[in-house]
Amino acid sequence: MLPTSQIEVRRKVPRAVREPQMLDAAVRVFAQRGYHGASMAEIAEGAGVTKPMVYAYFGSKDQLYLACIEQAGRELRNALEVAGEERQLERRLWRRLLAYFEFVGQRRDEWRVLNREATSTGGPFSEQVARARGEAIRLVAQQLEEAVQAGGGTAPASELEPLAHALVGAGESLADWWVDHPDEPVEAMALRLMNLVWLGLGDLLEGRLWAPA
Amino acid sequence: MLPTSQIEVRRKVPRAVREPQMLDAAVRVFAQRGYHGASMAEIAEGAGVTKPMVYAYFGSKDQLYLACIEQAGRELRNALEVAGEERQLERRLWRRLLAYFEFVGQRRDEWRVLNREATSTGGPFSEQVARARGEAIRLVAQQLEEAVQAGGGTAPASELEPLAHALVGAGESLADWWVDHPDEPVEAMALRLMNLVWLGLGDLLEGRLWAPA
Amino acid sequence: MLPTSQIEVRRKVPRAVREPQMLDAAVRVFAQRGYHGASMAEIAEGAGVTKPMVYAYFGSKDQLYLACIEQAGRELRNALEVAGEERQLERRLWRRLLAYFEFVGQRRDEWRVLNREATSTGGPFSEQVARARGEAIRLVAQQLEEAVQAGGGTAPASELEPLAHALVGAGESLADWWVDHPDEPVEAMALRLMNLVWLGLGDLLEGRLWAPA
Amino acid sequence: MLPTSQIEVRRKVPRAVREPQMLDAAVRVFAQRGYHGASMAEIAEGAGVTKPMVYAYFGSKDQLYLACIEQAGRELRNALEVAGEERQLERRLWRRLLAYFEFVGQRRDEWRVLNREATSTGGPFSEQVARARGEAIRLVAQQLEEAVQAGGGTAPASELEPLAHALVGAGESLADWWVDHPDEPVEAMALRLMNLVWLGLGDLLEGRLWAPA
DNA sequence: TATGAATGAGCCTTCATTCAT
DNA sequence: AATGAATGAAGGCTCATTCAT
Repeated sequence: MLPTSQIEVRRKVPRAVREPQMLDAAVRVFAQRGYHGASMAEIAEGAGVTKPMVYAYFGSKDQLYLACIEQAGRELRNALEVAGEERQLERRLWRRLLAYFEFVGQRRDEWRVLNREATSTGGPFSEQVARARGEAIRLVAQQLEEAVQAGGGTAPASELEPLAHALVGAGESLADWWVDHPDEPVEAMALRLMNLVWLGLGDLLEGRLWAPA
Repeated sequence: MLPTSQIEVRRKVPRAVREPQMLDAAVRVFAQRGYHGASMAEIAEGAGVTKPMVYAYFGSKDQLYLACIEQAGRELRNALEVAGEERQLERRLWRRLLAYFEFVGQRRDEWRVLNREATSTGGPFSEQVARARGEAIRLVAQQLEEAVQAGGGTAPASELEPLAHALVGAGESLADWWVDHPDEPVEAMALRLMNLVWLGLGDLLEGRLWAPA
Repeated sequence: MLPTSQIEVRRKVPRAVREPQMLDAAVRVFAQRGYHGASMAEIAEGAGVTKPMVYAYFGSKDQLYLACIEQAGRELRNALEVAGEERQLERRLWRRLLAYFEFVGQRRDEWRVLNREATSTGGPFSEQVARARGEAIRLVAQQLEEAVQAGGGTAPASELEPLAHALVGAGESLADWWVDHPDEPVEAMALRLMNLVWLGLGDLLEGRLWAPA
Repeated sequence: MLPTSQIEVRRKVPRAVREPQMLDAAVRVFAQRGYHGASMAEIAEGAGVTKPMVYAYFGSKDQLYLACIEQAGRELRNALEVAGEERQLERRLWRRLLAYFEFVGQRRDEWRVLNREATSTGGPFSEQVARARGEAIRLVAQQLEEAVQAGGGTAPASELEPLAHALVGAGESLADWWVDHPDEPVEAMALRLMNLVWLGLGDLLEGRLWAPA
């Protein structure tokens, strides 16, 4: 057994180092067990400390959970923003889908914390989670509106919001499927969603509607 | 002692009556609070009985939760099966979407239990929830396959599964949106999804694919 | 070792029996350790049960403490009321002092809970304790007022309140001394206070005042 | 780096300065929250230092509490001693009462620490508190004995101790009342107690006793 | 069939106290 | 002289679960 000095549990680590460690552990545990199922003890252990340290740095379970959500949201937002610099509409959408799946693929835990228990189990923070999700959806809706205007589409504006919901849901669900098919490359995932969105959107935005006979 | 039979909480109620009462209460509470947040005490109270009765009938919290999921799944399946009797493909899809949104609209609690904490919180039952969800998705995939064959489509079969995932996710997300817009009629909801599915699918199934430049 | 069946810990005792047992234990522990020093575990153990039972019956530590104070206050009030039926003023005062010391002597713990931490350590209930103490003092003040009127005294009414405070304080302190001198009979204690009160009062009520030279 | 010496919290402050600061903070917190309710963290913060400093200077919470009691006792003793230089008995008593109320009025916190939780919460220091209180009472008893001897009184010596207890209790309770009536001047407070003591004592010391019919 | 009484285990939180710098 | 980092131990409270009636 070689000494695995890198993993070794260090003592008296400065806050700037410990705090992220704790956040990471928290994200991991919250993602796996959900808010109620997660225990502060497990989180602390996962960070290599005892509970009082977690409380010293984050105050309470609620605040820790909030910190997780906020971090996850911030990171997703960053990823999408970078992808949003693309000028052309079609390419921008493609870049964003790529960024989204990259985020989901690399930070699976963060993404879980962000989406798990979203509207449910009403804690004092489900509000916060819902807001983060809402932001994403609004971003999509706005993107759709630009597409409509650019393409001279005839789709009524009021329809963009539910459409955005549907697309986001499709993306999340695809991401879930990805978890069980880890060999799929990012591009394949983004491509799938892009196809559904772009081709399907094509008809809609041009005013072609389906109607029951 | 005058008989006050109307108000009085009935005792010695036969099993066939008590069990559904409990299941209803359980669905309600699980839907509102999530698995971990729900307490057996609240469920018992909601059913007008004491905790030992709940245990006598369902054995444990896990088993009770399972019973809820199973019932919800069964009911959704029934609704969809009835809708599946339609012969023509396009109409069958439309009927099924209608049935789905009718189920969601009328039994919101059941639907919540079915979708909440779906893949997460890895308990001994997330497996069961996943299975119920998997069935729905497989149904959709199968439907898609029929569509491909009927239309002489060129879409590869391996793509149908992820596509089904995306569509189911879109449906769930739309249903979520519906919760905040309760005035929307069922048909409008089903129509939205049908448009996305059918028109979007049109291109896909005919082999038209989008590809990055 | 003879079996001490009477002390034996009984199981499944009805609430009407358990609740007072718990209250007794609580009074004992609160009296000995003070509110903050008392632990629910020790109280539960003292009552021969586990903590959840205490919570089932009293809800929280605060409420349990309140229940103790209320019971103690009620019992002291009862004792004093019975003693207040005496017609003649002087005898009534004497009877009340006797009753007071009897209460203190027999229910030392209750009395401690009532007087300990009275104005201090401000919990959400120090208010309640203060009120109980305030009642006693007001009773004394009222008694004094009757004495003034009956005796045609000239003492200003505004002085009665602080005087009552002083007398109550004297009584409590004497009761404290009694704890270390348990052989003293009740009458001797009451007599001591009576002497201070009645003789000292004599001059005051007749308008004889001391003044610095 | 511009010097901001006035606002900046000073470091490397000599022991002679830091220790009283800590003691003051401790007295304040103990007075407000009681022994158990006070936290070392709050005390440290109140003194503008960190907890390890408090431990370095006082060793433990118990010892710190003791130090507070001792300081308070010392200060009260000093005040009373100065007042005891008066030759004539009556005037000496008057001066002492004045000094007592001056102490209570000016150092309310110290006085609280001295009287709060006095005999209760049986920690390792209630002993110490009791001793401080005992000293005060003995002082009063001794004063009473001198009065008896000077006046040729007939009161038995064994009665002086409980009497002293009663008087001290009356004083404390009056002081409590004062807290809620802060506009009262010191002299008025001392006068009230002096009246009760001196006039009431008059009869007692001259052998006039009340007895139940 | 139905329940009041009871508990073991666990969770969130806090606190007095110490170590390494 | 002083501190940020860290912890063992305990306390209040809740919950799933069972027993005796």
